[in-house]
Amino acid sequence: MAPDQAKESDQERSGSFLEEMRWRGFFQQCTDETGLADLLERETVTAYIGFDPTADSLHIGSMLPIMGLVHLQRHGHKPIAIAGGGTAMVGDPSGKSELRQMLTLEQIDANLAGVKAQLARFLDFGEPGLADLPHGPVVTAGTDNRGVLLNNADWLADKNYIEFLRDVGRHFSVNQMLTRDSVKTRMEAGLSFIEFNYMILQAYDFAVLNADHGCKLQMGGNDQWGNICSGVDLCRRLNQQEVYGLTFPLLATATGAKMGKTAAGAVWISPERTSPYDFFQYWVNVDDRDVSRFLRLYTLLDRGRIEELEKLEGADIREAKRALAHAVTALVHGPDEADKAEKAATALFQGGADAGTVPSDDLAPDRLAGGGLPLIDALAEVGLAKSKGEARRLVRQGGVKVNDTPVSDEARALVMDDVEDGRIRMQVGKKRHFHLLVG
RNA sequence: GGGGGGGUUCCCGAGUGGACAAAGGGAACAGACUGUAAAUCUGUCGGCUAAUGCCUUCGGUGGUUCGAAUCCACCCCCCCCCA
Repeated sequence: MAPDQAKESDQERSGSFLEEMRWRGFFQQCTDETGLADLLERETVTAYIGFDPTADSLHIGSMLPIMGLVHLQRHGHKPIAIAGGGTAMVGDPSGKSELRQMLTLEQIDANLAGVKAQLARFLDFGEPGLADLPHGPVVTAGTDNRGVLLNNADWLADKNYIEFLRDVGRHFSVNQMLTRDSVKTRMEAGLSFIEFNYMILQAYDFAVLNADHGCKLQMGGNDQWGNICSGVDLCRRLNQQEVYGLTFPLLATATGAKMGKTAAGAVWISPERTSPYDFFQYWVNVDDRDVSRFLRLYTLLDRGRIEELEKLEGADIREAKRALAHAVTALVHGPDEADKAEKAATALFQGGADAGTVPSDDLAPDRLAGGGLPLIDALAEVGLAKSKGEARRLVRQGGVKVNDTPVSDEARALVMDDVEDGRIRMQVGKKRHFHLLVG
């Protein structure tokens, strides 16, 4: 490689954060792009994103903002992740058509614990308790830009109402609040007062972070634009500070579906909710048209590698999908799990022996005794079918295979003779596999 | 507080006493075709059953009827208009 080429790629790597965000497709809107660009140039910028602890795990929808923070930290800036324990008590009306179900404090606490641990896998928080995970954080940062993880309940929960109104409420114009899209879209369906307050609380978060942590940038999904702008305004009024907002596009798949939804529900980061194998498969099965976008958004592969993969056409796109699946799985579950999932997929779809991480369960041998275990029951039991009726239908439609042999008899029962290498392999459709481990 | 409209199966949305497990569309699932892709075509799409059939469902609770998603009473929730 010629010296100047090396220099160029070096520069690219250390190129501007905004540039990379733009190239990767993270950039939707910015409150003041040139102002922000200057700031990022001048100093180590502290930026934050809020995460709602609505479940005890993040899913790949919420992974996008995480990646935003990851890039920020890689560019030497300091990320703050807010687990919104305080705001979760209120409920964000943005992008929702109905009043959100309110969470109890216990639920929120439990969810926070789960989400915290997951965030620590992506960002260097420099906290032994958190970063001390099997694979450690993806990013190694210096001490000056270590991430911080905060719970906004710490400053919201005990806030005195009257005091809050006097200090913060006076800076908000109801007229302006009513013009927010998040509010307007709810004017028909109804918007409770508590939800109406959400944007104030989020703006206050920003102001607190700005005052206490020098935070000058808030990022988030584009549905947060209104809330972010409110925060920028509040920082100016309350702290006389010029701060910035940056939003990411709201992702939909090529077919228009919400990101990360499958028949089985959302695709979760927690291996308990979505197994690494299923996680890997989700990415392999992505629409051709989404591959390039997802490579940029969800992986840390470098620009050259991604552009190489983007050149692939036709059936070769599968190679890009495998690279995508492996990279994202490695990011979330670690390289070992990614390798295992890939091996399992290869075994199932291209023939091979290593089926290690294919979803499976133990089966007591005595259940195969006598008349055996009706296949219909087995399918329903392991979740390959939602009910016995569905299992029956699947068999009728020719969608079920046992040990690679199509089954047409609804009364088929699994017996000892079906056990090969200690397992009975069941398959529904082309892609759903399950192994019963016998003995 | 007064008047009007509405709550149907995963979603949208028909259905005003039996033929309704409920039209149609979407989503989803299976088959064919493919590249573990898309598009297209075919089939399926509450539960149990080999099947006949049985059971559960149309905001909630009671009632009228041989029979109710459909009629009546009360209640809950939502929207609109007036005050």
